[in-house]
Amino acid sequence: MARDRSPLPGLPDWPADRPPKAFSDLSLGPLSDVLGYHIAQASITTFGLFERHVGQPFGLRKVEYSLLMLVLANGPLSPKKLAQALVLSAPNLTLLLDRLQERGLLRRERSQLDRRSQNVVLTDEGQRVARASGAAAVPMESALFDRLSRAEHAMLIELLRKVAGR
Amino acid sequence: MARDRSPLPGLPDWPADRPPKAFSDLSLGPLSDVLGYHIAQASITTFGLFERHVGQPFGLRKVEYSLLMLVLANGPLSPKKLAQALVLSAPNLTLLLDRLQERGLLRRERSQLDRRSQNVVLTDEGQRVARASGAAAVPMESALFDRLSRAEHAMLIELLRKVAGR
DNA sequence: TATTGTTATACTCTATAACTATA
DNA sequence: TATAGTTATAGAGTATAACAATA
Repeated sequence: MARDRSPLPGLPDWPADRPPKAFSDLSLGPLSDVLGYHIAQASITTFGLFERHVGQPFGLRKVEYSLLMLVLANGPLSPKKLAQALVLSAPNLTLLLDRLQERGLLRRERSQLDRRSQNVVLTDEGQRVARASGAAAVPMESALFDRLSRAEHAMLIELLRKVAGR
Repeated sequence: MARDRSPLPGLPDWPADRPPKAFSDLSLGPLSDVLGYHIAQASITTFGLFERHVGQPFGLRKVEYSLLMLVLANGPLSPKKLAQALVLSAPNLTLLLDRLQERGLLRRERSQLDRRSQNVVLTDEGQRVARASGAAAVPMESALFDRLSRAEHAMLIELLRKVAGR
């Protein structure tokens, strides 16, 4: 049978002159089992939520937000540790810190123990923005609860942590 | 108590002069419940797997791979539908198709029914690359099974589909 | 007039190499 | 000699506006 030409699961012998009508009818083929693809698709949703609840209201990008949250939750951190936690190269982190510093959200203090190193410290304004935008995470996640139960939300995060593995 | 100054869950009153030592010890604060953050972290893992199993072996980027899989699984598609399925702007899709066409993986045929429209068709070489790289998805996903059971992998994809909602 | 696709352009994001200052 | 951080720069990814061809 003609299907023998199709060594992969999910690959139909399509009739070349009768393509599906709607893009939502499209078959994913091998993609349907590729985690990375579904992560990319889901991130479109979460990015939209982020923009609406945090990005636009507070003028923050995703990494800027994550950085503020980390310093808020842990106290002063060196750029070195922030770069590791955010999986950012040192030069990119420098530019990121420059922007947030220019906005008056943080300052860099040289460490007294090792004068090569720095401590990234939130200013008062930085504290305010970090706490307010951090609080916005609650309604942001709630917006997902029409697609996902709370238990599914928690389960999803737990599974993603296993994938991230750190 | 001092904790009253901390209106958000997961926000300790950190001792300003005793930051955590290892970055893996860092508290995520509000981030711990933010799905988008965990998606971003997990995508670092899946992107690495993609690069190793598909990106480098076949010289394909993520969107290029997705595009090939869609045309492989559905047959000739118009740029319009591809742009919707891949959530890509029309100009960017044009450049993407240009690259793949230059490599001889696909060609563009004008539709006879509506001469504004086109059909993106895989060349023989494109079919070969698509089938081979599509087959590489199997070992790529298998590489996750030391972090995730097969059931968890399937569950994770199902939950992500709910989040993506399309 | 509306739609498909292209061109031109700019802005963000990310990656690398070379540099400084401290250790 | 090694490490923390910076500067400079280039590449990839993405967004918008203006345009051509067809409907």
